[in-house]
Amino acid sequence: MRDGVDGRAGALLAWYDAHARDLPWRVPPGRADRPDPYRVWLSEVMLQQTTVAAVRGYFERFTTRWPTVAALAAADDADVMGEWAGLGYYARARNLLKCARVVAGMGGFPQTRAGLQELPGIGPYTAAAIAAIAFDAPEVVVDGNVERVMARMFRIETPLPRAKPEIREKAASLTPDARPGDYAQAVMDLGATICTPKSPACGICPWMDHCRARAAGMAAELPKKEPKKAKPTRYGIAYVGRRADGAWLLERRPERGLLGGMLGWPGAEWGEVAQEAPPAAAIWRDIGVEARHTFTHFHLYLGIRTATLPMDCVPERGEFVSRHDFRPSDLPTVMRKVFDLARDAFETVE
DNA sequence: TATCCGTGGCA
DNA sequence: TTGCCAAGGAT
Repeated sequence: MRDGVDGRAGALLAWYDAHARDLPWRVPPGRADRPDPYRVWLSEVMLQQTTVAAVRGYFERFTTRWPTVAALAAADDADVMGEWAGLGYYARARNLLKCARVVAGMGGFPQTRAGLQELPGIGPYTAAAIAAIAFDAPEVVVDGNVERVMARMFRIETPLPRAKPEIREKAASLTPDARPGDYAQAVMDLGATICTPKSPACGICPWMDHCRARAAGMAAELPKKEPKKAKPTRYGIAYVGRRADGAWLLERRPERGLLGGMLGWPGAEWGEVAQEAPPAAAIWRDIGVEARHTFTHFHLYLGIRTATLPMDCVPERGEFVSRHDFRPSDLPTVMRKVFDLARDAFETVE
């Protein structure tokens, strides 16, 4: 690491002092106090592959309901999963709880990158980011923003992910020893507001005079990426059962795999063809419309069956959740889509 | 190393 | 409508 004597780190920090985004987990630049490690950790996990706009509301709700890592550690699993519903990548929520319980047992967060990276859900990026932002450690923080900015600054035309080692070297060469937390956040703010993936605003960039891609007129073309695979389509059927007293028949999904640990409507595994698998003996009605949803690596068409179940119903799969306890917002998005369509069908019948 | 794992916004 | 993209981690 260097100290930024060439002026680039200093120029970026000066820009950050004037233009830092106001974010609820952040301490504004220039202040001596450090941010709460709990809030830094929570925000960093939520922000993994997720936009600031999507995270804001979740962060506010989590920190209101669980203001400390000890409070979160004591929470019920189902409450945390429900509060995370809709944010995606649900392994993050499961690891969040595991991590909170380890940290609460330790009496606080480790203050080094190596110590942080031992914890569930904290990888190389997040460990470096927490160490730098919360504990002022001089770590090299490399995320998607940094990769994009470095690829442009140094005109790296090797496609990602092959370019990662070279990008890391360049990132390390620019990282200053002073104010590492502010510097890390400054590069991310630069990537989020100026050095954006499409149509970068090079004309107002604090690094415009240092950027080789801009000099070549190709900033928007970098970084290059390997072509992506086409998404296949899968099919399935979801069973939305409502008991006579208004309770809903739901199923907790397995801990591992897609939507792991989340609530969902019973049904057979999704595949190349939809398979009928009613979770209880009843007259199931095809509502005639499908829920469409696209996951990271496949499209899904989900047929929907509804039934009114008797009070003495003993389902083969799933459990009844009372009308009072059921919150549609506890469902992952695809299951929420199914519910919205099924509810319309129930109301149409009645 | 490659694959799996969500979602919503936007061009 | 379709594809792309966002502060990655686990296996």
